[in-house]
Amino acid sequence: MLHGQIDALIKDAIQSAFNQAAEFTIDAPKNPEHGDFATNAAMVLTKLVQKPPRVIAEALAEQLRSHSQVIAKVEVAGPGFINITVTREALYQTVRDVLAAGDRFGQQEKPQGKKVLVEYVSANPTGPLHLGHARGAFVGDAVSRLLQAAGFAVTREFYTNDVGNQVNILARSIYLRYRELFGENITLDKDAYPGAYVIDIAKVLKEEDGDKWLTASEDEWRPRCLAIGLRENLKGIRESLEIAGIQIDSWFSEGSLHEQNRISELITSYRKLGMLYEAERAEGTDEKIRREDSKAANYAHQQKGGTFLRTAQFGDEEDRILVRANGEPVYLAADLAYHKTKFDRGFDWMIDVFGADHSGHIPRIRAGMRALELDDKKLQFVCVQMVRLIRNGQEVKFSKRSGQIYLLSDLIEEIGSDAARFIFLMRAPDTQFDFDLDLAIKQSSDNPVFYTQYGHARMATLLRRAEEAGKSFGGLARLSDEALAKLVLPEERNMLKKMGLFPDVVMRSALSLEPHRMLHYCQDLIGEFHTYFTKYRHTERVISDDALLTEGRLAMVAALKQTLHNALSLLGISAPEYMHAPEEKAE
RNA sequence: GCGCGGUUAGCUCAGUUGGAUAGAGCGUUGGCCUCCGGAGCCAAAGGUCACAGGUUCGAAUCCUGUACCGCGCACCA
Repeated sequence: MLHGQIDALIKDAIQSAFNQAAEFTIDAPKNPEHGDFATNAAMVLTKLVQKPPRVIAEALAEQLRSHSQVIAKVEVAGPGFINITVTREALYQTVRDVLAAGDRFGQQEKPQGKKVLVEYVSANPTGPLHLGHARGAFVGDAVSRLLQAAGFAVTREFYTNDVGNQVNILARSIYLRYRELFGENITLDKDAYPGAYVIDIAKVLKEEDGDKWLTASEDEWRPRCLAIGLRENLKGIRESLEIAGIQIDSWFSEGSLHEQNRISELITSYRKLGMLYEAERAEGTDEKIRREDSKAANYAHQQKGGTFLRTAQFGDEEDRILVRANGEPVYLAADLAYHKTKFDRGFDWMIDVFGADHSGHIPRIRAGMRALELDDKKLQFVCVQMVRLIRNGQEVKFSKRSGQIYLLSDLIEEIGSDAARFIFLMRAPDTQFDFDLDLAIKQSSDNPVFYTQYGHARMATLLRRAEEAGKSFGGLARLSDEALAKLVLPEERNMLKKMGLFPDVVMRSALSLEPHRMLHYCQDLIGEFHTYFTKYRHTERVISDDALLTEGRLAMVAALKQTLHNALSLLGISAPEYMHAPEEKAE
């Protein structure tokens, strides 16, 4: 691709002029006077070469000028920028490249040869997915898709906390609701799950088992309530993910770690490495850390000592307990055992998508892995920040306590999965933002989702119109150089150039784990097209009596449409061929 | 008190990893349909990039400190 070619040429130039290698950037400048591509290579080299940047730039420019089939003009400007203008032929080649690659345009053709695990959602199976899970779910899904396109072998995993306190509380909540269904007056425990879905699960239990648990002891009913609770909740979670278009390849059960003794194995490993000690409390904790206003103080009375892991040696604030005094491992022990399996399973890169409220876990997990002498640089965490939901210009508040939750499935039903995805992915993961429901529903230009999809539909219509007029685009095989040579407008040049940047955008979005870059690219590309389309609607129409010109422009439109389609589908957003006009508002 | 994230136009957010004159959408004001989709486009107004230092050819971007906002700081998961 063009960007890659330029990159290679600059590398060669640096090599042959100075016998060096350097990290430089290639920009597509917004100012057209600065050419199609600009590089800071000369400025980066000043320290290595010990010469003024402009001198270096001139030397590199001289090298670059020899590649006249790709590069038309090279200029040195400002403090030492090298501005490169490419030949029209090179730009025309990207049209052919796009059409030849089709749906695979933008994807890395050669595999990276690396296995990546992306873990996301990992919601407790104690209830349905709600808005709090949505952002992480969409980001995790999009990051996975991007990494796949970048040539990685990706596994998408959901870790299920199917043992422990929370699910026991769920079991108990179900049982209480079950008794209620038989006419009993119940009082929910204060930590019980109040949601209506618990009643639904209780109904299923009643349907399947009748009244057989009414007289049973807790030891008897609990396993059954737990099992049916997990089954029903996981079923609901799967359904929600499916309607949201979020894929999961692998469901990893915390319970399986216990069954396979992974946790006791882990503890043995730590013990052999001398990383454990028995104590009443973590060594070295002082009162400064355990302040009155720290949350820890509120639970001090529950701390009874046990086996500690020396995480403080590896960057954690303090050592963490792994096994309680009664021999029961804590959640962290299972989580560390889980993360160890990621290394055991041979992944080269492991990504956890966390909500901001779990960011506190990161140092512990890293420390736990380093204590096992594993390379924690292979672990990477994407923290998605909180989202405020806005309706009618007001923040919508939720509270689990009162059962006031907004479900992921409700969101999809209300605004559709394309809009939900687009809006969640539009923002950088690590910034908070306001999610405006009214805007998302609006089928108008204020809504970036529709703006972008509309652009795609508009291109599709153009190709349909051409077909109706008997001037349909004949495809790559029949595309002639003469037709492409007709693309001479500055806007056309710009769009061709942007299109050529797409594979680079995919790589950048993937490697930086920032899907929003892709959507900004989409909006940018589509904006160019809308401008072009409107500006020339009277003078330079795509479909005209000039057969060659029409062929060239249709080829460009087909390539643009393909690029936009690929960009959107890489994020799981649909690219419609046709969109219905909104109904006129009756006034 | 400590840790993580944030602070850029009236609002919501970008800013290509340190580059050229800081951008987009919405909102405001004013324009553009004999037309391949006006669901669009063009133009104008709007900025002390939170504040103060520092690093260098060059800082919204990097380092330090301060202020404010969010999240977290449990032997819950």
